[in-house]
Amino acid sequence: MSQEGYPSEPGTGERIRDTAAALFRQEGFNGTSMQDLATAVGITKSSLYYHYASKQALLADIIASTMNLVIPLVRETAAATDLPVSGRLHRSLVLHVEESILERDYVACFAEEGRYLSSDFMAIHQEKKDQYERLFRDMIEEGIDKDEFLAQDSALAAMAILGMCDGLIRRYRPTGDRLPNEIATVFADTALRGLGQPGVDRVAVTEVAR
Amino acid sequence: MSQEGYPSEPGTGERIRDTAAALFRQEGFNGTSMQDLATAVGITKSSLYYHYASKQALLADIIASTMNLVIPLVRETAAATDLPVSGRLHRSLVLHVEESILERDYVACFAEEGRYLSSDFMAIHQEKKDQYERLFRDMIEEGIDKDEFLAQDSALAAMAILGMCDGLIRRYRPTGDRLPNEIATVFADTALRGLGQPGVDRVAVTEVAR
DNA sequence: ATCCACCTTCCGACCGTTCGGTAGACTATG
DNA sequence: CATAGTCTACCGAACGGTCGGAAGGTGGAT
Repeated sequence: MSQEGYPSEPGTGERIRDTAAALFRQEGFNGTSMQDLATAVGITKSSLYYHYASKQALLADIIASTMNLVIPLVRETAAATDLPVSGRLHRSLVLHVEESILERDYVACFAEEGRYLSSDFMAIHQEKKDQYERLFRDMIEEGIDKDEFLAQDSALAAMAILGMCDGLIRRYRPTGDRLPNEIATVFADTALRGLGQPGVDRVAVTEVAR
Repeated sequence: MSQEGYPSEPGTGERIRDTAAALFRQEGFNGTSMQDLATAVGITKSSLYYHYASKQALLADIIASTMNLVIPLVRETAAATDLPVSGRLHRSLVLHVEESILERDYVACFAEEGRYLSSDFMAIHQEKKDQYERLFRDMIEEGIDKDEFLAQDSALAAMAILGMCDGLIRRYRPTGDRLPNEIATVFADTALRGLGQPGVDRVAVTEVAR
């Protein structure tokens, strides 16, 4: 995950982080040793500690950078008050899923490995995670209050929908025949149908970005 | 997870397995040491190796017993040809989610820690897992073929729905105010609405331009 | 009834290996 | 000479796993 659009080659710190995210996703945080990581990066284990104070700090950095990328994206979408809440939620979900596919190593670390953070890092992580998920939960709750959705329990609905997206990260294997945006749209459609929109049919589902 | 309805107290082997399932879910397979487990059970580490040949064998046993419990349950339901696919799928999902809650330590190990099995155990695991998930995928596919569902891509739909259930296992914390069966029903409802049932619960999604 | 052989279950001590992490020397660039 | 970045060498602790044997129970043979 490149932080900015530099054309130059990535620095060692960034290469470490990218490689670590990939390894942590594949082998798990506790299944990846610092030696494994060093070998994959092509340096010695000691050199890792010049760039990161500890294995925990490395995981924390991966997770924090994921959140810093994705929270503003959804926050902005969620605040688009000119759209009905179903539209905002749909668009947010497309963004969320798309980003989950494009940056799947990082998002997987956030979703799956965050629980291995030690307590001091955990506090920050938990706060950001709650903050992020509340963006979705609030939209769902608003939709329920305004009778845009059939669903009744916003906590359960949020659990179902966010869990669905989490599951994708774990199960997804890149295949050529589906663009990330297509998959994201299918998922967002499924989620919104799952919430149920009572009353008259609005418009039929349309495909985007063929 | 008791294997049979004996009224007698569980044997050491079973206590080890139950405790291991709980620890593996909470701390992860690679985050739980055999010493941790031995302490939690109240025996020494050496004694574990009388009951289980290796840590891998222990995980494999946990996972296999989960599958042996849950596959027949769903297989029977999926084969109830007197019901429409949507009914069979709904009932299967209720069973799946209910069991996921009641035996959440075991199901979590199956869903989350199975990937840490070494290659020899992995082969068996992967086969059973595919077998189980195919039960759901086949029902979804049948529903799509018979135009009972709006969804078009059975692979994506199965990924979404099974992922949703996986997510519950991870996020669920037992609270008194919802019975497992209630939660399971809400999830199954959400899943089936998500698939879209034309004529039954006609719902359309408003697609927003990006 | 006693003894003995056996089996089950558990334990303390220990094995080699790997773990995350550190200290300090070296090297290249400015 | 100073700094950044990497290296070799090493640390104590923890890891999964092994081994020989102790404790206790069971079932025959005497």
